[in-house]
Amino acid sequence: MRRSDLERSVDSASTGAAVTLEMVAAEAGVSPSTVSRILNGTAKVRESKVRAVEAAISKLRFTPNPVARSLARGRSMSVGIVTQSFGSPFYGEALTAIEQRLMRANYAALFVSGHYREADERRCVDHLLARRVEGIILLNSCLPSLEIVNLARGAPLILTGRSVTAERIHCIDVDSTAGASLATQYLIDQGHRRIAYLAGPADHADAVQRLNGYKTALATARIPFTKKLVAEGDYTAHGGLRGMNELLDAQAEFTAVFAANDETAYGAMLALHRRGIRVPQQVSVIGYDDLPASTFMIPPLTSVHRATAELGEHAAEAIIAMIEDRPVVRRETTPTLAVRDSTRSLHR
Amino acid sequence: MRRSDLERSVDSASTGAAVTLEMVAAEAGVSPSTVSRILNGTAKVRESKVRAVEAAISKLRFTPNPVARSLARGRSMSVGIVTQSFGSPFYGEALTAIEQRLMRANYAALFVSGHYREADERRCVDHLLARRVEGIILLNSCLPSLEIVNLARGAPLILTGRSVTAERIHCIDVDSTAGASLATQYLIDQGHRRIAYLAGPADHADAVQRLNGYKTALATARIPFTKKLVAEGDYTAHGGLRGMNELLDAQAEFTAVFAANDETAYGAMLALHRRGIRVPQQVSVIGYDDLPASTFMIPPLTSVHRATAELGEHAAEAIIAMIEDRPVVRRETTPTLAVRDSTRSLHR
DNA sequence: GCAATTCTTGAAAGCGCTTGCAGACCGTAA
DNA sequence: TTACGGTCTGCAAGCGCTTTCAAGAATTGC
Repeated sequence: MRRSDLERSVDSASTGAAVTLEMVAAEAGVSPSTVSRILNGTAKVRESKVRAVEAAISKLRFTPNPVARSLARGRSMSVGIVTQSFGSPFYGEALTAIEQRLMRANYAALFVSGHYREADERRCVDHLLARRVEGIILLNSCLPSLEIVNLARGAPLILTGRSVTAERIHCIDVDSTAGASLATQYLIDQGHRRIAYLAGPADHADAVQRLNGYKTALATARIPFTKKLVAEGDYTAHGGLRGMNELLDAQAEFTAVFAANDETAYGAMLALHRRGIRVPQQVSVIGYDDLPASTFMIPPLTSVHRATAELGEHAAEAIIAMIEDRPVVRRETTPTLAVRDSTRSLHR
Repeated sequence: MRRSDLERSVDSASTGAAVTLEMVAAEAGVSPSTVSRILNGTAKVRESKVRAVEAAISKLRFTPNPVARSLARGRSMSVGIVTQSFGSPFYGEALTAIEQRLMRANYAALFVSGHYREADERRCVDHLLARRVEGIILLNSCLPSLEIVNLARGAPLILTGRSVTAERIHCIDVDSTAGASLATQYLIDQGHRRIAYLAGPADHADAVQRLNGYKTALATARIPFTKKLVAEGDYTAHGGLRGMNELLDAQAEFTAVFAANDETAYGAMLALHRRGIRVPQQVSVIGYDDLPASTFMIPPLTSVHRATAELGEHAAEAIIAMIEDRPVVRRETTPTLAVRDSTRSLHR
């Protein structure tokens, strides 16, 4: 015996944590198997025993030990979620939804953050795998595709924001192309023709998609694409500030800017403000992601909205389905535009 | 045998996950105990065996199963963190720091969010306890003190943003009073005397502290406190907007506003903007928390900065110390002021 | 070279739960 | 009454690891 009985009883008295199924069985006068069966509903048990066991359970305040359970069942009942940043309000909503959904299905959620760094992300994933998660949700992973495919042999995977086709991998495509098109198209509809673009980092899958969406919309409207109107940011406000300054310093002429994400737009707006250029009077600004803060920017920012909570819930549902070997229901969400005060029409 | 050997070998071949310590022992020609001892450094083992075992481990790509380990050791090696919202950039930094620190000490972090709702938080805590976490970090909990004291019998607790004195509870006081004083004092130093205050929800412990800090600074400067200059918000931008509108509608006269947190300040600035009141020319605004976005507000927001990453790291360190029964090192962090463009001096 | 120590190491029990197996029990048909 | 099928329920093994205990190996001292 590793721990003395005295110790045991003391801490069961004080913490109520050390109650075991066996104790419940003894209290109820049945065998442990019976208790287990009642707990799991794995077999029919005589009504009188069920009642006795339930009484014992609530008397002893028993909660089954998930660790022992996991070991016995050979299932950890946990899934790993690799996010890029806890702070980002964008991920925040998704994380909340994921957590809720998983908890509801009795899975534990292990969140780790990769900080958009390949090495960090790799470490995170290894950590999760070592913890024996049964599935992993990768939110906008920046790992190479080949590695992701390999990973899928260790656990089923859900990917958002990129698409990798392989066994045990399910991608939830956020279709940034469509959203970027939508935003650009909106500006065009408002009469803008010289539309600048503040891009995301070129090595980001969805940054590329967004750039493509921008180009597509221009092409559709027969507006030539010029590199002069594009500056590369890094998805941060700081990058947006710098990008906008570059554009301005290069004397680029434009009546509207489409920023690859809201944070970039914040930086851009600040740069414009500093130069005394008024938004939206002189330049319209549109963002992407529709962060909560965007509603309260000055002026409130028009932005492409995506249903992140739904995305998170869907991701959670998908990983559960894969773990439990059920077909994954595909659910598409299309981005919409939250029109606010940072854009104006050139018509009339 | 629950799973067939075939199944076993198949998935060990494909996933490499089912390698057990016993297999390593067989491969290395030693007993499981020896492998365990090498893994844990719990006893001296002959050099030649160590090498054989290490070779076997890397050949088989063995990772000890944490579930089995937890069960055998009677320790879950996990700590629960109750945050209020994943999305909040304020918590974000702290969470990241907590995660890092815990991972470094080989603890798993279980994050759950309470959404500032007592019932949700209670559910979260129960969930964590059921998962047998060895300690819990409560970030700005809104649970009643009595309940928290009870909780501490289940697991050691770290609390931030409030103070409850009891066995197995350690509070990391963020001392909002001092920060609020600091901000108010700063405005006073800049020559402001009519300073409005946009409060946080009155039932929030730290909102009360902030209000007190505001009052203290006023008192020190012998400026009478007037209720007319105070509006209650709810720590959201929306609340700030509403609060500011109330103040404005009530014809309150002020040259500066201190908002209980940055989000409140965002809302307030928007309200001012909508009425054509310029910040900081006509009204100075100061916030609290120094969110990342504040740097890019228009104008960039002056705010009370608190070292949240450090706070998180400290919290993690403290809970580890408590779990491992070591004394908790108290570390104080004092808030500082990040002065930006939303405030101006009335002197000269 | 032999006894007395000190090191190493393996066998086995145990962590708390699940589950295959088989015996006990019950009702029913013959 | 006996036999038979079906229903409950307990026993015991096992999940993968840790750890106690005691035996065997190696070392030391004389």
